[in-house]
Parts: sequence; structure tokens; C-alpha cells
Amino acid sequence: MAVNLDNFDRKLLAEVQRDAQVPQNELGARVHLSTAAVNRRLRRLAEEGVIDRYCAVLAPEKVDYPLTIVTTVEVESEQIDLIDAMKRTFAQCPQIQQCYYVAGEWDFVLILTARNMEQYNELTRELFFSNNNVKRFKTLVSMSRVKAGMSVPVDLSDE
Amino acid sequence: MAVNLDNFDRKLLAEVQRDAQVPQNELGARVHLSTAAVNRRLRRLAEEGVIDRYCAVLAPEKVDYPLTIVTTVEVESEQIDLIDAMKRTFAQCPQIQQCYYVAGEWDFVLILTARNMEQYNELTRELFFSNNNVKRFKTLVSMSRVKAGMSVPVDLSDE
DNA sequence: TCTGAAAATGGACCTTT
DNA sequence: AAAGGTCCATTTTCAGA
Repeated sequence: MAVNLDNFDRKLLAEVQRDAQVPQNELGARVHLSTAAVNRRLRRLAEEGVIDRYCAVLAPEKVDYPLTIVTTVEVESEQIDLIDAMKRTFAQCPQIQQCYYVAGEWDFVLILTARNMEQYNELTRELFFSNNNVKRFKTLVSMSRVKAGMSVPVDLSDE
Repeated sequence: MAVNLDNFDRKLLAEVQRDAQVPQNELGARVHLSTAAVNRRLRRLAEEGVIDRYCAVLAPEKVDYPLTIVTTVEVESEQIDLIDAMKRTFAQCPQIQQCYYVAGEWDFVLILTARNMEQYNELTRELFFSNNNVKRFKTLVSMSRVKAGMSVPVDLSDE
């Protein structure tokens, strides 16, 4: 599952997670590698799927999506096809940024973004109230996005 | 707070959220704009802060961080400096990808990533058990990352 | 690691609204 | 003025020696 990475790879991954616009010659200077070596490594990391994709991260409030809401959902039945159907519904909804199928007190945790409470209300109607397999759900409204991102730690080893 | 955007901007934002590696001439072809116009718009969007940053998204399991865990935390006191201290602690922790300070049954929601349960256990010790202001916390272990990302919907208007 | 070709970015300048 | 288009210089990427 995991891929063999040396410390050059790890440093590069740390850099491009933070900022993917740094040119390869600058990356090379930072990690002490030639531009060409950086180029080859980044390509390899992308081919191996270590780097899943490159994307732009928007400031939600600037595109008028100021609300972030965490919703926990408990289902009626864990029957596999019912769960799969819910996963598909949640995955398709553009306002749902993240959906985790979890073990514990709840079955799903959703991270949602919304223009306002009315839109969230509307979403709860579509996603939860009109779904017979939703037993109950709980809403936690974010007052502050203390930290937001998808960064994974890359621990340097002392190989 | 929100910025004025026309449908060209919105289409570009949708594209670069999905894939920031598409060259500007290709983006131009997709949205019917010249390369130079795309270039100008993307720069402007970045300057205005609509585009916060560009970054690489890693596959957590490939860098040996296969676990995603959602943790909800209730605090003892909501005294402002105690809360601020916790926010700083959470923001600094590399395994914490996201931290929301929320209203509702809990005070914080954390999205964490970990190499294994032992590491998570260790983290709970550092973050929660050794913090006097943590009243209780609950752990939800993700069995499936149904959807993960930071994408914000960009609704086209019919201006 | 170096060199050079190809591609992509980004500025200059002109035109339209 | 504000924004689009074309053209050209510069920068960056990326393959071959």
C-alpha cells in the first residue's frame, strides 16, 4: 500500500503540499537537488499516485460560502446497498466537501459548506428528512475554521 | 467579504479546483477565452484572495497515514484565552488536518490522520488527557473516506 | 548533471465597448 | 476605464546525451 520514499521525496512532498507553485529549480535549491532530479521525482510521485492531484484552494467566504457545518448522521439500517446509496448521494452533493463513514456513536460524518442557514436547512430536507434510512442527525455549526486543509504529515527518517 | 465574480471567473474556479495543472490555453478553450485573458483572471483571483493557494493533495495511505479519525471535544471552560490556547495547539499539530470550533453539543471537531491506532492513542494523551481544559472527547474512526476535499461549489448565475 | 527544445506564463500593445 | 485579443519575451518543464 505505502510506497518507498526517501527524504528527498518527503521534503518535496512537504513543499508541494504547502505550495504547488514553487518552480522546480527553487524546490531543487531548497532540498539540494538539481532541477531535473526534482522534475523526475515529482513525475514519479504523481505516477505512483503518492501525489493524487494538484488543485486550487478557494477562500470560501470570497465565493459567498461563509458557513462550514459538521453534521453527524445515524442510519436506520446498515444494509450494504442502503449504505452504498447514501454514500453516493453524499458524494454527489456539491455542498458536501467531505464524507466519512465511521465507526462509533454515529455512522456518517459530513463536512458541509453553505451560503447561509436557509440553504443548510434546505439541504437537511433533501439529504436527511426525505431519506428513510436516516434515523437522526446532529448539526454542529463552525464558528471558526481554526485549521482547514488536507495536508498529511511527512515524517523525515534518519535512514 | 465576497468578491464580484462573473461566469468566466466561476468556470475557471471550478476548473482549477478540480485540476490546477490544466494549462491556461486549454482553460481558455474550455471557457471560451484567450490564454492571456485566462492568465489575467487567474492572477487577479489569486491577488484578491479568492484563490487562497495551489497545493498538491497526497494519497494518505501511500505515505503510510491510512487512518482518518474524527474527534469531537468538549471543553471545561470557554474562557477566551483557554480556547485560544487550545486552538493554537490544535493548529500546530501536524496530524490534525482540520479543526473547527463549533456551536452545538461539542466545542471542537477535529479531523485527524494517523499511522495506526497506537499513534492516535499517543495523540489523545498529548492533546486531551494532558489538557486540563478538556472535559471529554469522542472518537469516530473512519472506515471509508467516501469523499475528501476542500472544494467549494461555484454556482453559475444567469447574469 | 548539463544542454537545449518545447511548452507555458506573463507582459506590451492595440482594439472594442 | 475596463477587459479582450494578438504577439512576443521570459520562465519553466522535461527529455536526451
